[in-house]
Amino acid sequence: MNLPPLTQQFVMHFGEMGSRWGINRTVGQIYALLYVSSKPLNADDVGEALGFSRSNVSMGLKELQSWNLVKLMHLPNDRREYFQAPEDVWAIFRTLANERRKREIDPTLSMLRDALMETPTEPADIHAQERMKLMHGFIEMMTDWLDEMQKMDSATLASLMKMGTNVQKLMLVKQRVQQAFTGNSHGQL
Amino acid sequence: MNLPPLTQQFVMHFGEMGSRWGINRTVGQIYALLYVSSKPLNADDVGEALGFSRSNVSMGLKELQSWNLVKLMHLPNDRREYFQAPEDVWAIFRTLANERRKREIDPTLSMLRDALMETPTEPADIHAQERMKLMHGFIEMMTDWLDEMQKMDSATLASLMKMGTNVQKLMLVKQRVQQAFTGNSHGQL
DNA sequence: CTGTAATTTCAGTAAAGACTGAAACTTCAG
DNA sequence: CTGAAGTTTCAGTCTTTACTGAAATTACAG
Repeated sequence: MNLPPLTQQFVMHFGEMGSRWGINRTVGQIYALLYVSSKPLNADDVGEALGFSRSNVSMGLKELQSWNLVKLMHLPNDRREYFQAPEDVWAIFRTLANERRKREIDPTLSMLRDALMETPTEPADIHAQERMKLMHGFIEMMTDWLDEMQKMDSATLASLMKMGTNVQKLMLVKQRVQQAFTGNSHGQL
Repeated sequence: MNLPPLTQQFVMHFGEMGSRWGINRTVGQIYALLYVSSKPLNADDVGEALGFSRSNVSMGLKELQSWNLVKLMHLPNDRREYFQAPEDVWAIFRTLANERRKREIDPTLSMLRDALMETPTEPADIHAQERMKLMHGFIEMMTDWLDEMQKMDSATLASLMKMGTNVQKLMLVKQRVQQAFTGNSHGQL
């Protein structure tokens, strides 16, 4: 491997973090390399840059594609497949949120739904089902909210975030105003 | 293992999901068992219920403690350590968010900070640093926002979430009102 | 203190996951 | 079609992680 120092640092870091992020070293490094690269790379470029076997690169790219984290493209007069990582960090975040949800949350939500439809007999299971109900309600609220957030554009989300807890104050103001005018205290818009 | 059906289903699911969540099967099952249990359990209870060796349970509980996901307690006239999973799903979520951030994000943020302080020479690194700047800015905004959210209580967060995209509408209304009254269009509260 | 119950550590083993090179397959220019 | 370039699959090997049982350590009742 012979990468310029900053790039190398970044790539190595992603390799090390890979295991904590639920991907392997190879995949982490490949993604990092594509992310900082100024032009699309083919599998051989990647393999050479990182010192991985051709087949390992192939598997890594396949996994990145399954995560929708890279886009495949072709260059004129070149049969090889070139890969590129989208640069829009918001888009990346949305993709990651979607994929992680699909893999890490949806199966649990579905298991919980099933469990809540059963009628437990033993006392232990009756209590267990109560707890599952709490978990299910929470996860459902979070995922519904995420769905809503996905509908907003990046700029709106950014300004919402920058408001931080001011959103809370805004809500309070709104409620007070609404109450004063209509007597409705539920805060429905 | 001899657990009532619903509990068993839940525990098994957490075991299977464990690897996707960055914990191992044992840890996942132990947590699930503690979560649905109506009373605190000691290490032997857990080991027997799940068919794990005593030492495996010990390691699993240690890991759960390092995640702050279980609390340790003592029963009167019993020297053994008993474990319990907090029931407040919001608190669990906050804990998870904090721990994951500490493990999965903070190291990257710090690496990026370091990288941004360097002065790259090669063109590839100059471009790479630009990309890192984007990533760093995004992550910082997200973590700052998360910090703000942590300050709110669960009820407030829940009502904010239930508003969904209505928060956006609220912001627009506020801006219009503010503009009409003060001529200030920046939307600062 | 002493002895026993409870817990943790650790070395060895088992299981899972990552990686490679060779072979199989696919694609497309000629 | 044919064959060469490009890509994927796969069996075997290597590496890492999970798990166990025995030994060591800790905690505390008497």
